[in-house]
Amino acid sequence: MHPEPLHAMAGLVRTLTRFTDLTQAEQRAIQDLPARPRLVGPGVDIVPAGSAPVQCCLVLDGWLCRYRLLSAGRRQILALHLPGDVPDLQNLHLPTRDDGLAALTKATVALIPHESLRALTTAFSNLATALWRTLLVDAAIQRAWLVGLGRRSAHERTAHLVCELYLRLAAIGLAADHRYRLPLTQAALADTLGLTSVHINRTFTAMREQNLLTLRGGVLTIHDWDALVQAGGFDPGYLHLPR
Amino acid sequence: MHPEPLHAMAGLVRTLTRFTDLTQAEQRAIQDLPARPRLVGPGVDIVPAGSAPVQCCLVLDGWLCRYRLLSAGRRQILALHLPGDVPDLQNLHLPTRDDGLAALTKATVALIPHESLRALTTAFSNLATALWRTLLVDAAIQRAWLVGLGRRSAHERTAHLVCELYLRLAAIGLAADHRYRLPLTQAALADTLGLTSVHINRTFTAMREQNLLTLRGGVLTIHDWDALVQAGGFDPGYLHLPR
DNA sequence: CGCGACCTTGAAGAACGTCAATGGTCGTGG
DNA sequence: CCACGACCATTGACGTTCTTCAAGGTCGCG
Repeated sequence: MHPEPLHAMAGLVRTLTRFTDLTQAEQRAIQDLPARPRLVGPGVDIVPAGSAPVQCCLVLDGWLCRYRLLSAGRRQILALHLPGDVPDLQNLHLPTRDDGLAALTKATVALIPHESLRALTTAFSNLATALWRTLLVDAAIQRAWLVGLGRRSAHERTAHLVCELYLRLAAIGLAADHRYRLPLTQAALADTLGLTSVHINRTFTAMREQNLLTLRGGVLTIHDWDALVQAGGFDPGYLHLPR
Repeated sequence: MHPEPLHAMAGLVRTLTRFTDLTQAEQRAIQDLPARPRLVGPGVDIVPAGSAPVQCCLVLDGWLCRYRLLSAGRRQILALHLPGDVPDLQNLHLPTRDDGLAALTKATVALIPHESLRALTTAFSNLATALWRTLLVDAAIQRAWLVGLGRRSAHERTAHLVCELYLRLAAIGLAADHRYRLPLTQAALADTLGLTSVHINRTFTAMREQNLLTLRGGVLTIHDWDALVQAGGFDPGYLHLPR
């Protein structure tokens, strides 16, 4: 596939250039970060809840999620993380985390020691700012989800998530032509949207019958983008994507 | 204890000392921030959604909330802000906001120009870090709410919020003896918890009958803290309060 | 006294969950 | 190549939670 002029940190560079232009020196400093790559299978816990990690996890490939477990086997997914994301960046500043980080698909991540990142941010305050902004965007997405869980119906919530994922994936070259790979089980989608997998299934079925979208074999196809945006009350501003 | 500086910025100093000890110079720098105080009535919009403010709002007194409006008159409250909080701190780093900021009670706020805050953070990197951490704690609270809206029943959610507010208010001297002023209408509580005011009412009634708590005349009294913690699945770690 | 804002309560219905059974797909091993 | 099992999607019947609608009731305040 790739002609591989792409070093492992290319995704991180792309993420950060969303917020500022990076100088050659800054890009090189990112490339030179010591990356301990790790391949994980679906379902693997990368950072267990309650731990105090000493390294940050950069997603190179695959889908990760942050989640919390409750009694009676309940799970809520707090965030979906795609290549280029640093899901546990906040642990650079607050030691312990209350949520877990797990792979939803086969995935590869790069583990970067906190000290290396700290050295990077003291050397390049521009990068420090850019990293903070990624945290703010994560928080903005979380707010959008909060609104959905609190005040939107299953139908609206699902439409909203499908729209969000399309734009986020398109921004990293993993979606185009109103179509993308959605490698999540309906159970994972349910834990994301605060529903049951049964109801997720019925909702997708209904949306297919309305000719909004199709989900088959892990591929999601949007048939009517405008109608979907409308159905989800979707306004992409919060993603802070270029354009 | 402290000789209690009762200047307007005392609340901000207290908030920040949760995360680091402040030197005399740092405290004085905070006191010297130009504060434009403003008295607002309940329901007043302080920062309308979609605007790009040039100053931050510090809560001196009263309750504020960040919220989003949806079609059909729906509202979701994203955060409750108490004295000492800086609800729109993130606008120091991301220009526009997608949510609104409003007073829920009569309240006084201090408006601090962004440039003054930026000067403060460049002069005292320690304060910059402390301010960032308040944002991370806000995000942690938001995650807890997300879990509640997604996966907890009305009963659990309500218990959880009552516990959270007790600890947050106690930390700023506004709660003690398992009792505090809760000056929110049931409609506001409903918009916080993703329910209807009718159901909020029934939930509180049920909890009173279980001898968990009483809400009367704007005063909430917790009769059985342990049982309430249990009912809400409440674990206070995410608040990052001392002790 | 009367009005507005809020709380309270009942009855009916919609949205979503639970339980359970069936079937599809894919990888693995015989 | 087929059989099997694991995992996931799908569907139906039924239950629960929460909402909606509507009607008082309470309280403070002009």
